[in-house]
Amino acid sequence: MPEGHVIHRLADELTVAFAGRPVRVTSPQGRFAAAAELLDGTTLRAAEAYGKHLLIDFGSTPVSPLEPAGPPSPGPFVHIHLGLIGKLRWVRPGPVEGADTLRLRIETDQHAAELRGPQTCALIGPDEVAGLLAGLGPDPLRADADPARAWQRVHRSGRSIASLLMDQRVAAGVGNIYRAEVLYRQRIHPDTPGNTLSARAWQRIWADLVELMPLGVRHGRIDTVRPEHTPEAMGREPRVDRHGGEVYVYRRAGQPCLVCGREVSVRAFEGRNLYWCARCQRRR
DNA sequence: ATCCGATGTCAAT
DNA sequence: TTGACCTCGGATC
Repeated sequence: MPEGHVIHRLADELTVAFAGRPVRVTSPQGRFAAAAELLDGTTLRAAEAYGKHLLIDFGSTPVSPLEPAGPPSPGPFVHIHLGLIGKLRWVRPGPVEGADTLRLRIETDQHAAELRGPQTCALIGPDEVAGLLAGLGPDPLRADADPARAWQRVHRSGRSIASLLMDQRVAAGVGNIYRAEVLYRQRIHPDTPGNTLSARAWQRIWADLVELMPLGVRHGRIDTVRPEHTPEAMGREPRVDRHGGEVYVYRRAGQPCLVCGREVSVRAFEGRNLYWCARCQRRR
């Protein structure tokens, strides 16, 4: 489920539903029970996303209306990383179903959010938060992101841009879909080594992520096709798989490229499927 | 009924 | 590079 856009969307939703309110916190499955008990009944301050990491702030320091940025909260924080299969879903408040897999439930009388299958769900303090953030590259979904920090790593690395884009120390929040789609849209071959990429090419990649990822947050799905290649514009069937969005190459192996007609390529790369169009994305 | 893969990451080999 | 982890929906028998 999760590239950065999903996490940012969830952070926004959690903040809207719960910020400033006392919440019930439980771990029906039991694997987060001790922490849940500690937090149960306390007030949720806010939720924030950094790349694919979700931090739910249970700090009791009120947010100053005069200084929204304010001093850093001392927490505690619930640190959630969904991993490949984790899900955080909204359900109707009421009796719990599927308790055996329900790691964490946060609810009021109005709203209930359920976390299942996360890679990480842990109670952490400010030092751990600082350490976590220090290990992340700039996040295209955050206003304070500095793409030059990413470029610094990219242009000094002999690793391929496909590998670098998936490295959360380089850029936080990009996953397998955005990687494939941004490289396709910028017509960059995935095997291009970082140290042969032009600064301009990196700027185009970054600018495209900054354009695409907020759309993903807003729509709750990843759409990357330009207006002239949409199903309506081309008279083709819209995509129906559960990943949702309209894309150029991700999971389209063997199907014709929407621009040139060549069969979209796929190969296993660093344990994931890498998709690209061998005609539109020239090696150079 | 069972299998497989998935928008991810880490440790072990 | 592979395996482990955690869950679930779609495909396949």
